[in-house]
Amino acid sequence: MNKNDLRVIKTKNALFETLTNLMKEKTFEEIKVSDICNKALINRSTFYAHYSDKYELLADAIQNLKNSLISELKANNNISNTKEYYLNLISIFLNHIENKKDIYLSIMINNRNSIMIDIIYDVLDHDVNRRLKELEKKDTQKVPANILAKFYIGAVFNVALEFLKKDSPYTKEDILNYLDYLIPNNIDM
Amino acid sequence: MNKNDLRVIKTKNALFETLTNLMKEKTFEEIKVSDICNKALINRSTFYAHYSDKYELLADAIQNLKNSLISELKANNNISNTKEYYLNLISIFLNHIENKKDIYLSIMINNRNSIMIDIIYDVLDHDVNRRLKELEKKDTQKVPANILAKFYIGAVFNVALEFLKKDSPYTKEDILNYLDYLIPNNIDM
DNA sequence: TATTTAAACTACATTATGTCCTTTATCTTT
DNA sequence: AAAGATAAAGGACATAATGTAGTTTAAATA
Repeated sequence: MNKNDLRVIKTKNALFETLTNLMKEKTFEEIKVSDICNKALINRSTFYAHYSDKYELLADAIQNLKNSLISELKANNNISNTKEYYLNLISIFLNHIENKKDIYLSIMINNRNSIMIDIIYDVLDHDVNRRLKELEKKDTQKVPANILAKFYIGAVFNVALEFLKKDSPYTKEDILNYLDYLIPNNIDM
Repeated sequence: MNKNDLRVIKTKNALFETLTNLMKEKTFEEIKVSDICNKALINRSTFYAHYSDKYELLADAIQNLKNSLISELKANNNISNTKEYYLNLISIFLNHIENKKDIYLSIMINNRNSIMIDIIYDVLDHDVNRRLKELEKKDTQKVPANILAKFYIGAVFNVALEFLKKDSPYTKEDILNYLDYLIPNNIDM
């Protein structure tokens, strides 16, 4: 199955889009393979030619989102100041979400944040650990570097999630201001 | 259906235990109602007399865990210092997990932390918000009180999760020491 | 335009679900 | 301890969804 074949691309896109649309209405578990196929105007046998079940489709869709976030994060590579790095990380993250609001909202609604957290958290966590390795951060006397990272990634991510909530009163700029205030300047100590 | 009837209690317990055992082997999605019933030696029609599907069973099991954590957290009610409150919160949380290690490990394995996060996060978040209301915390000039709470609950929870990881090198005391160091003393400012 | 290959169509076997009814066993109550 | 109540077991069935296979049709590639 040639993944560059236009027909393949079309069907996969149709499946992705239909899946995210259906997730606006119901839980992933309630969605049947036949539902997706009917709405996407794709034959069910074609579906099974690509994916062995709906979980594989979801995983593929999620991987796409992850990949695009990862590539956006590459812009954040050469920042030496840690606080600045975090603020930039979260700014990229918020932009990413804003641009794909439709998809992320579908995922959030009725899916209890879990998938959301899986998607994003993996990527952010991975990026922070990449940075840790690159800088060869030594552990402070008091706290190992990766624990320090866990602390701030958890904090920052959790605040950022407020932005995603339906009818959130906060703008992207609000969130960034709050974090600017909350993250200490001497975060590396 | 009388929930105090010994027969009811027995079957429900059997279902809970079997479900968590099966989750050591496979994803929740892969587990079929008939799998649970066979292993639990419960007739499938009996299952349906209690729950309309496996999701209801899982929800019930999760609610049990939440309830026990909630009741343990009541001990943390009358602490005025915020930092102390957080440290105590996480200490109770770590003990809770330690005592039910089997169940939580089953949940963690193959379920990508999601359920875990749903279970625990809800309860901790709820507790912090309860405290916020009780203290009638006023917003600081810079950051709303609930954002401040999000920041530290995310931080603290994420560090605590390290303790749950398989083969974690950290003891409960390590985690608490790290947090003691990372949480500022003047957290209310 | 010829060739390749993905998608559509059709049919089928299998599994899991959810419901219903009857019988049996167990718990509660007095 | 016995009677009555009710939960569990057992069996049967209709339905829905899955996953697979083979053939035909349509679309993309080279």
